[in-house]
Amino acid sequence: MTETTPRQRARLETEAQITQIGNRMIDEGGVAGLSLRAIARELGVVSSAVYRYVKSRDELLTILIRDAFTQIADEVDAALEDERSVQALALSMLDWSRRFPSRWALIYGTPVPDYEAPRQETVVPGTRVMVALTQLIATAAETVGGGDPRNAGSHSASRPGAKAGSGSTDTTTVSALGPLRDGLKELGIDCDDAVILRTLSVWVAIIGAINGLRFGQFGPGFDDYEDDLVRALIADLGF
Amino acid sequence: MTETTPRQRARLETEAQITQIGNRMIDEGGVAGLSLRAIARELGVVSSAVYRYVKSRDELLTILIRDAFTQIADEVDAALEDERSVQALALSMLDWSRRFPSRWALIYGTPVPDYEAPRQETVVPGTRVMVALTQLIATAAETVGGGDPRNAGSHSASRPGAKAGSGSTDTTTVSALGPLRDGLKELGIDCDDAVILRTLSVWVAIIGAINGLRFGQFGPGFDDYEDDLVRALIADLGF
DNA sequence: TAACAAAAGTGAGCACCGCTCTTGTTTTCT
DNA sequence: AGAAAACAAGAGCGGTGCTCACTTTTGTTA
Repeated sequence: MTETTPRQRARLETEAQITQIGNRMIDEGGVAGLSLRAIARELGVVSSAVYRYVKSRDELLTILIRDAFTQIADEVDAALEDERSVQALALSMLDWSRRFPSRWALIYGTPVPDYEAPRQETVVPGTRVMVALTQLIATAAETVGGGDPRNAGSHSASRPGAKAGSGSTDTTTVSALGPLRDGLKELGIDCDDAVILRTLSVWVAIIGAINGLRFGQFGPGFDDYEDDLVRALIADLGF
Repeated sequence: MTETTPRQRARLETEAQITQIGNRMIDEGGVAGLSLRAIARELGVVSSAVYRYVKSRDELLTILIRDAFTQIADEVDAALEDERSVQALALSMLDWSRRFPSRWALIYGTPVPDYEAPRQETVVPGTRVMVALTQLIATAAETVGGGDPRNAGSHSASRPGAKAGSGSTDTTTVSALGPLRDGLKELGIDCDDAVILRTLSVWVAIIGAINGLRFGQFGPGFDDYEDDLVRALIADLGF
């Protein structure tokens, strides 16, 4: 059953070719280098023909974004099988970003103008890595903090510049983390607010660091120290 | 002396007009919305005439990037005059990003393809905020750590998932921070490696968090909690 | 004041882009 | 075999950055 006619086969093949060429174009020229006309040219077909397979450039972009999310998540998962640690997660992300800088920019850089990825299509692959990090930090909190994961992995003990009466840590935290907590719950994950906050801290630091490296915002000269830098960062964050 | 001829005056005025329109276009349509032809149209002039005032679209982009860096740095400086704290710095950055999301994307998002801002033109304004943060954290380390700023503001004491023999904290840290240390020295700032690392941690977290909020990477529902979220984050980082 | 040179503005044109629409061809299904 | 669906072609619309030869304006200088 479900016999694939040659027609369907050809169609799938062409679609695969298009996404493949699209991926290569992004790798070579960033998101700006993605041109349906150029793809048509490479396919040896007139430009309008491509629109039989893809509704618009944005639709192709959505596909490539989803693919990129899946790729990095697969790699991170593989890395975590060797060593379940925050450091391993961060380093595998860094490694992927180094090999596919344009794809990294595609998913963690500035969103494409006048276009937002349909959440229905991209949330699941797009959150896999963050979910993995959450679970990593949740288990880390358990094994350390014992019965009270509240302060496990947290180090708000010694904070130099904090004013005493600020009162922003415990009360308001709850509501601010609401959307994230809800999002995790939708994915079937239910964990403590302290874990969520801690995860968020580490997450934004990782993304920020890799973005800084990839986008050259720290200046030049880091080529040989990227891994060391991220390692030091993760360590400074307490992992 | 230095008399400004009407000719020069007109030229400067037109240049100012161009950057002003350019800024507005970016605000409205992101970096993709910046069109020299549209600027010419708005100026009531033929498209090629704009090239008398600006060499290329990229050059205009450089100007707008430098401006944006200066603007946010000015705002952060003003905020720090009221309250010298990491939180105030982060919140003023967040506020600026909220008012000028496209400009934020311009300077902290994906760099424009096939174009890198001439460092000579952008480093100084582009590093002002980070320098301010460095000094903030340096003084915080002094007032707390006393004679030894090494562990001040640092909390690598309790790190759950860290393996003992990792050895990545002290030895490799030095070389990995080299480029940053050099960059700071060029700007006349000389501080401890611990301070640099701590600054980097906080910096990437702030940038990562604001990027996440601005680019919608955390999902929807944060509109009313942005400040609280950043406050919680800064607190979690120990400030 | 008249002549001149520099600066500013013009308009056509090149090569690209995304996308649409009409026409013709080919394949598949009934 | 004929109808229907899928595919490809080609022209065309409006947009982009940028160049080049040319004219007009402007300020200075002889």
